Amino acid sequence: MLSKKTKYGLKALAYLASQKEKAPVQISEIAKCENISQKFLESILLSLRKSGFLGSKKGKGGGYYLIKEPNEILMTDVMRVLEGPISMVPCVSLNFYEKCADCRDEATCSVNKLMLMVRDANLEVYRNNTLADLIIS
Amino acid sequence: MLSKKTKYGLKALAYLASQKEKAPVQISEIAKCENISQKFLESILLSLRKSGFLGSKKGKGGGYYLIKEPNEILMTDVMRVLEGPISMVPCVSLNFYEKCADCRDEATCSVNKLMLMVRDANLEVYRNNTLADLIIS
DNA sequence: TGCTTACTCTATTAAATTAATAGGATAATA
DNA sequence: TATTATCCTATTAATTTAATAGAGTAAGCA
Repeated sequence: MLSKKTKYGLKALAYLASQKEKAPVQISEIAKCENISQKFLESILLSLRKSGFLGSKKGKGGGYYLIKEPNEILMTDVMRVLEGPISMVPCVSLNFYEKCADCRDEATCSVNKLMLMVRDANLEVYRNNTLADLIIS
Repeated sequence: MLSKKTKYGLKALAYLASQKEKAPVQISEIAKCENISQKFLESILLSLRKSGFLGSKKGKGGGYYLIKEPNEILMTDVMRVLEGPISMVPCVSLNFYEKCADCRDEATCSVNKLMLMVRDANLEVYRNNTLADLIIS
């Protein structure tokens, strides 16, 4: 299941991407329009800023804004920041690899084999989509 | 992340599928060979039996065995029983559909659009693989 | 300068889910 | 009828996720 954090983060990014003006947008506006707990959204936007997707401005007229163009923002990068590893098990993860404690041999592990295929299928989707591709109206 | 339940369930199914004999295999044997808590595995195998993948026999010489041939067991079906919905959000689920409480309009929702693609990519993998395809040695 | 605004940061709590354990009941075999 | 191994319910422990609280900091403006 997709975490609320990721869901809210994606919605916020899409909201910012669909702005005509590039002026900063306040957290409160996004929270209201997308039905998100404002405090929770605060922490999500903060982590998106720290990972280089968003810029921010304090004080009156402040808020968050996209640093890059929507078509330059790959979903692989967004998902890794919001949701964590794209792989469903650490033993097939490109960026977060870890050996399974209980597993004898990856080469003959059926879970490993299946999850490798799943990982590649997901990567294919995330790599071929940018934030711009998700904006509809 | 893949739950331990699913991981253990898949390993147990693969273990049974790789048996030469079709004789019942005891829980304790599978638990030992695959490094799984026996009690936890008990409940997993029970649910696999109740969903029609396994048969069981009580008493001496008893245990679990596959009811169908490994190449007849689709991963879509296995995953839905062990892990639940294949979709990452209910609003794109084929078998467990639910409308998002917070979402105005699915047709213009960017999360919906992305997760629809992810669902299809995953389905493609699970539909094209049977238990037999996961057995390596 | 001082007031207002809006992001920043840390800490805590609540809720939900997952994982594991315990122990007795039931059925099959010899 | 003793033994073996699954069946079933209930409970607890551990982990993760979601939400909340409140004080701190920087920017803008009169």
